[in-house]
Amino acid sequence: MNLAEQTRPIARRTLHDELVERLRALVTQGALKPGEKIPERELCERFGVSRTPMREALKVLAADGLVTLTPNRGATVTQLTIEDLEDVFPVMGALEALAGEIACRNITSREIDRVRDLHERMVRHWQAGELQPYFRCNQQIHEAILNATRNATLQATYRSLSTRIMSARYIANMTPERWKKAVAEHVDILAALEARDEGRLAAILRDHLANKLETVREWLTRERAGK
Amino acid sequence: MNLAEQTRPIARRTLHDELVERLRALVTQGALKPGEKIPERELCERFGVSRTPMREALKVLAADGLVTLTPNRGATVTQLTIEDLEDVFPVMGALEALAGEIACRNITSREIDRVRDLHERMVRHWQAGELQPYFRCNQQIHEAILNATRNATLQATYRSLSTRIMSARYIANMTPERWKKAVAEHVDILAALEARDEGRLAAILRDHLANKLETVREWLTRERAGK
DNA sequence: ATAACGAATTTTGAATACAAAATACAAGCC
DNA sequence: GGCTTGTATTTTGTATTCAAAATTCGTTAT
Repeated sequence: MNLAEQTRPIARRTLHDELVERLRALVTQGALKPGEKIPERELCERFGVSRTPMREALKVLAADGLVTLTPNRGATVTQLTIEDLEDVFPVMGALEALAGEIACRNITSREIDRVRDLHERMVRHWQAGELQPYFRCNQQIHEAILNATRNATLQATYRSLSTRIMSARYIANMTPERWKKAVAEHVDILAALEARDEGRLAAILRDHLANKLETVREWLTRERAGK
Repeated sequence: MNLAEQTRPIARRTLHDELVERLRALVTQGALKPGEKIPERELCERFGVSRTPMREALKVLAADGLVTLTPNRGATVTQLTIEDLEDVFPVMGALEALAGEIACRNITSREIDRVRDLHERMVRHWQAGELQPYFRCNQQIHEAILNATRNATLQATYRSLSTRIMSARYIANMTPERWKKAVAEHVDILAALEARDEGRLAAILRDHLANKLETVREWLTRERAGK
């Protein structure tokens, strides 16, 4: 560690910033479920803070779309409709395509190694039928591509949308065929990345997202039909 | 107006929501300039509100990137660096390309008429060298395309980025050549839209944004050189 | 029994109060 | 004079308070 790093300002955090993070985690990890009312008073007690920073944090999450605030009626976890998802996925697709494009230009071979490693682990999890670990690897691959862009705006924009749809953890059940197809797409993703073929990677990623929307659509339809 | 519309709940607003809008206007209209400190106390007095809703509003704008909050040091209008802009424009390009693509599928002929009208007015303003009215028309055209997508997520995401770069009103001076080129691109945009040629419109819009970045880059370089 | 009304309670929005931190400023020192 | 050091003032972050709105729940009338 060099001097510049050792002497950079101590990262101080305010309560509301800390709360934004904690609340986001509560939502994405499913402790607070979509549509559920957020018990402001109770959360204040649990975190040991007053209502002021808690309310500031909720406002921020609402601006981010993760929470819905209704005047005089408090906060609920945003519940996305099928129509919302049909709006979100194309945007994520465009962003992920752009990410792939830029990543091809900027990614280091070391980072590609890491993606390859993640990819191989992911495939093994698929073969073993381990859904949860599969998703962790999957997520990490997309994160790695996103990070390789070195584009802060792209990263922030994508993560905001990604977090929003994560609160509703749809993808949790894919049909075996869809799962197989997703893995096949990932083989292409890795190949395009290794070849640094911008255009192809962009196209595959866009497609990949479109297919994900199909998975979600099927899931929601079945869900609605009564599980 | 039908019954459903007439009887929808009366839209009530909270102070902080109102403030978010007012502050955003102050920033985009240049009453508060990038890098400037935001005088919290003074604004509270001017709007006749207490600090609580004002601070909530500032938090929201910070989440949106329009304002920068430094712990224990208050709020400033976010000052974008050239590097920031180089991150923002490609993302906006991808989003605008997607917007064009979707718009081609959904836009009504009536809406196309409106775009054509705006386009013609814009061209006349160019011929007359009227920059300000030119930009108003320009902006309205892009808004019309965005609205034609009927995609709320795309609209919100694009507007957020658009607002952020608006606070710094770069584009204000283009060279005559760049201006001419921008108009030529708009001729193509209109043509592609009328032909409902998704692919072409997307490509042009992406290009259009890339050129805009060039304009900004030139401007900032000259600015920095000390003019 | 059920629906409608109204008072009591809880929750929410906003203002105020207070403590901690930053800034401004003045006195002393080289 | 310029630089440090300590103190006063202001600003910021959070807690508390207060008023308005919504919700709950018991009562009454049908």
